[in-house]
Parts: sequence; C-alpha cells; structure tokens
Amino acid sequence: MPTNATRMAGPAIHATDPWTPGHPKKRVRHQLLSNDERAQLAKIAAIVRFEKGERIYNQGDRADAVFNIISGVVTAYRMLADGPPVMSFLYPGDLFGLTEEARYTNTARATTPVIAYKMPLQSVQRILSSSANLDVQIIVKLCDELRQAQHHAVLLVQKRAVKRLAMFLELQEHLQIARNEPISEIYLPMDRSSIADYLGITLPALSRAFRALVVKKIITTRGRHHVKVLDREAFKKMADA
Amino acid sequence: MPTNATRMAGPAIHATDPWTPGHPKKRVRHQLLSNDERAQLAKIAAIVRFEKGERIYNQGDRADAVFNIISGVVTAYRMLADGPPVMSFLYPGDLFGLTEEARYTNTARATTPVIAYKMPLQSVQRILSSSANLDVQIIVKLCDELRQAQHHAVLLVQKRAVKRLAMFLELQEHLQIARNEPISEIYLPMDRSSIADYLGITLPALSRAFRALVVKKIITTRGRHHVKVLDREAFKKMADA
DNA sequence: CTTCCTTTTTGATCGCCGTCAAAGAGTACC
DNA sequence: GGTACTCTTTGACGGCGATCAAAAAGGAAG
Repeated sequence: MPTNATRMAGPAIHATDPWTPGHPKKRVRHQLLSNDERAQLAKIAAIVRFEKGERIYNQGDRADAVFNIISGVVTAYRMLADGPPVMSFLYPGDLFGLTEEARYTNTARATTPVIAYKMPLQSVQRILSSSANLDVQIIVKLCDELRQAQHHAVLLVQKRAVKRLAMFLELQEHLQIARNEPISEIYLPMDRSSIADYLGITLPALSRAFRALVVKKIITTRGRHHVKVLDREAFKKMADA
Repeated sequence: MPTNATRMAGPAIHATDPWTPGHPKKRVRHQLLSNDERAQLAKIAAIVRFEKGERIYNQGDRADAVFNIISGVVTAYRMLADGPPVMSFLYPGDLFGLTEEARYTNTARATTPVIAYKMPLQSVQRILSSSANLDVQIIVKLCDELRQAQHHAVLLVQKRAVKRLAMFLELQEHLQIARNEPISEIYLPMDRSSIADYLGITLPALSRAFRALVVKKIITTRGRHHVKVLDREAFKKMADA
C-alpha cells in the first residue's frame, strides 16, 4: 500500500534486511538484491536521521534521493485532489522514495525517530539499469503492495469499528512476526490519529473500539503503543469475520 | 484490483484490444504484447462463450487455462477465510486466470454474456518464458491493479453512501472512456448487489443513494444499467470530495 | 398475455458512529 | 517538579445506514 507507485518502479521496494545491521541472517526469503548490488548501493548511501514527526520529503518535491529504513517507522501518504489520503506505514528494510517521475508522488514523515540510508537518485538509477533482471524483484514487491492494498480494502469494507481495529492489530502482529521481532505484545509505533485515518474512522470511534476490546478482556493496552492479546480465540474470531 | 495475484505474474494482464476485433486501431497506448506475441497466442486460443451468470472457473480449481475477454463483463472475487470477498470487474481486453500456482486463486463469473479467448496454460507459459522482457508489461499491469486497489480503498473510506456511489460511477465512466466507448451515458453491466458489495454497503442503502442522486437531478437512470449525468458540476463535486 | 421468479425498491425501527465539546492522560520543556 | 502543550479519552446528541420485512418492478418462459 505504499503510495508512490505512479507508473512503474514507483512503489517502495522492500529490500529486506540485508540492509539492516544487527540481524545477521534472518528473513532471507525475499532476497531482493544480490550481494554485489547491495555492496554497490551501500557505497553511495549516506546515513541520515529524522526525529519523530519530521518530514522526510513532501509530495511534489523534486525527487532527488531514495531512502531505506534502518530503524524506525515512516508514514507515507499521498494526498488526492480532495478527500482522504492514501496511507501506508513503512518499516525497517522498506525502500521508499522511488519514482519514475521527477517528483515525489507522496509525502513521507517519520512516525518515530528514524535512521535511514539516503541514496542519490541518479546513482540508484544507474545501478538499477545496469543490473538486468532487477525487474523481477520489482514485480515481487509490487505484488506485495497489491496484497496490502487489497487487504486494506477488505478491512475498510467491515462496518463495525472494532472489527476494523482487530484486523489492523492482527496485520501489525503479522508484520512484526515477518520482521522476526518478539511478539509477546503488539507494538504500535504510530499515534491514534494515524490509525484512525487508516481505518477510516474518527478518533473517538477508535478510542471506543479499543475500549470495547479491553472491556471484553480480548486485549490489554500498556501505554499507547503496546497491545497484548489476552483471548486469542476471541481475537482471531474478531479479526477474521 | 483483480484478485488472483498470489505471488508474481498472478494478476490479470490487461492486453488492451489488439485482441478485440472490430476496434481497428483504438487505444494503442498500452501496447502490452508485440504483434508476434499476439500472433503466437492467437494460434493457441479457442473462442468460448459464457452466458450471463455462468461460472467461468471456481477458486481452488486446477488452473488449466487463461482467458481474455472479447466482449462482456466478468466479475472476479476471491473469498477469504471469512468476511467479504476481494472484488473486481473485468472488461474486454482484460486477461485473467493467470496464476503461478496450480490452482485459481479467485472465482470468475460472467456478469453479462461473455465471449472470450481461452488458452491452455501450458502454451501460454511457454510463450511467456520464451519472449523475454514480458515482465515489463507485467509490471505495468501490476501498477494498474495497484492503482485500482488504492482507489477502491479511498472509495471505501468515504462514509456516506452517495459519495461512494458517485466515485464508483465516475470510475466506470473513466473506464468507459479508456475503452473508447461512447459516454453519453454510463453503462453499468453488473447488477445492484454486485455494486453494493463493491461499495461495502447494503442493497437498500445503494438504492437510496441512487434515489438521492436522482432526486437532486444530478443523474438520471434509464433502466437498471444506464446512468446519465445531468449536473456535471454537482457530480464532480460529489465524486471528488 | 399471463405466470413465476429474480431483482430492486420502499418502509420502519434500531444501533453504531460522526460530530461537537470538554475532561483527562501523557510528554516535553523549563 | 511544575507548567504548557499535545494526544487521548469520555460524554451527549443526531444522522445515516444496517436490518428485517414487504411491496413493486423486470425478465424469462409458456
């Protein structure tokens, strides 16, 4: 569901974590980049930091760099003519800012403090064009995004807020598992208003949905960013139906 | 938003209308297949007909053929564990039934009488693998689908039924324009319940939404399948916001 | 034309969520 | 630790759509 897919090669490319230091050999299943390619890209990458809430780039800005998240969470949103934005959350390993056009097609903002590789667009393009068969990896990533967008649509068809929330929490849990992070509890880096926007409901409605799940002893919340599933059965039933 | 994207090369590939007879040189912009490729595929294609409502294939069936619509409209929907299906509508020129897996990942049913090319999967795979650089076309199609899925999500975030309907009608009009069909009025081949499912509302709510637009003199309906926009200004305002 | 069936519309009631407003919790900064 | 800010929760009310049910309109077949 990353939102900068304008033509092709638009969307964020998930480079998995060969980029992410400290995770020796985990999650090898999507080996998107060869060692050579990674080495090449690493040479031209600079490490940049963004504090929480900081804009990384704005929709419409000249696209001069591509980013790859080392740590932290980024929220990407593309504003349309009118109405709600197309939203997506990006996690460590996600590559974003790629666009065929000269300008970014979405806005990226750090949801938590973010450390990322920043690579000049020109260099990236040179490497991409020189290494053939990179398009297969783009296809894989596109299918990934397509699945996410379709999941988002399925979520939004749900009429009750609690169900949407449950589906969202389950998704976050799955993403966490895919990242090989501990899952004793679900971590929600973004704030409530971002979640509400993503779920297509208002803040009060989201708050009540959380409350409903807590009252029913299906989950517990620890602070604003941590959720623990107490009743796994009820949780799955809530998230699936 | 076609729903059979499971890994890669999954989703329907829009082959435009070089396949569609009777439209000499229209809509050349997405030239997905070369003349050679088209000739190759045409040789192995059989023409099949489906009557309105007929299943073309079921989710889970062995995937032994790929289809390309000559005329008519197909509704594809993938059932998930529980809850609503992932829906999409397919029009002349759309290619569907492609899957990397051995089985179809969605169900396709003729919404109108359908005439289509039916091609054995093996032959298609042989041609696809022999002609390199077909992946670029797949990427283009994937981006197309991604845009559609994201548009669907944006539509579903709208809270009022009339707005969802207006956005849907505008989308249909745009697809019609892209197909170079006359647009004095919008043609809706699918029945109300399909539209309601796609919009994530119930049939009564959809009926009332139509009514509201008619009462406000924004549209007129002729039969069940034809809609004419009377107040273009109001219509755009309704569909955009 | 008539009958039977499916699809669509209309009606009435209820519940959930949007809206507006205010209180409460958490955080940063001094 | 205290203050000021943002973020989140809670409350009250109204509206829109879900639900259930029944009537009406189309379509297909004789």
